[in-house]
Amino acid sequence: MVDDGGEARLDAVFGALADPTRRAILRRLKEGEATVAALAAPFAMSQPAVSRHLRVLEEAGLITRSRRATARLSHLDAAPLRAAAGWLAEYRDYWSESHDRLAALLAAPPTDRP
Amino acid sequence: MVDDGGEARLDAVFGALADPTRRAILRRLKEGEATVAALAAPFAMSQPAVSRHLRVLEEAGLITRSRRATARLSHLDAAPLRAAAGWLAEYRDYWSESHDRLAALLAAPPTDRP
DNA sequence: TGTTTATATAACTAATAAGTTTTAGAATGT
DNA sequence: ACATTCTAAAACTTATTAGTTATATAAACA
Repeated sequence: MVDDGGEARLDAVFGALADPTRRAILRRLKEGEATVAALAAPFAMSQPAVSRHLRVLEEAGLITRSRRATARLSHLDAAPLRAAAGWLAEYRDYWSESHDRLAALLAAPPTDRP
Repeated sequence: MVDDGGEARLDAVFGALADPTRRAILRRLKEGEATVAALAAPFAMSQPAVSRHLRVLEEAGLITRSRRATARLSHLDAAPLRAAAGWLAEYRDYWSESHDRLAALLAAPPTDRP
């Protein structure tokens, strides 16, 4: 298998985050583990639909799962978000200030020292 | 129009970032503005395909466009990435250390002070 | 004015995604 | 063992996405 530097994982992570339902599920999981039923409750959506969202999150590595009685618990695993944040951080210079000004500065011809 | 707190924008931004071609285009644009042809060159993909990727990036607010002669230049606009990074930052506590340990600590019954 | 250059748009195809309802399965409790 | 509970899987529909080739358009140039 070729090492793509984690690019493939970023596809899955950013893809997972592109859906508001999944982002809401992750937000909920910050409060702690939850059953599928509990996670589905806030949404006007069938249980199988939520199950599929959970599978997407699991495939992106954003949740892990365990059992309690007949229920299945989802747990937040934020590690992949760190990689995503790392990718974004490489653009920090371009948003942290007027980038136009910065670019102009860098592109400017060298000035005479007074 | 209802204010969703920028959630709709996040859909578009994370969705745009989910594609490796588009991430590569953004990376290229850190070096400065570029024509469609220049952006398309590295990819084994037709020019219209790249044009569509650029439209997705534009709709997500990640690039702006201008003209030079018959060519159209794309410019990076990283501002939406700031919002995405802001969303991710709310999960920093959950990745910055073994969250399991942290959670266990918080959930632990108070211990006697020695 | 007509040609060239660079890019966008149109029309199409194939694959993927997100939802539905129905059904199957796995662990618990009686 | 059997019914219950909770969740996953199957089968299907519809919409979106990513790509293709062919064509149209806008600005520059001869």
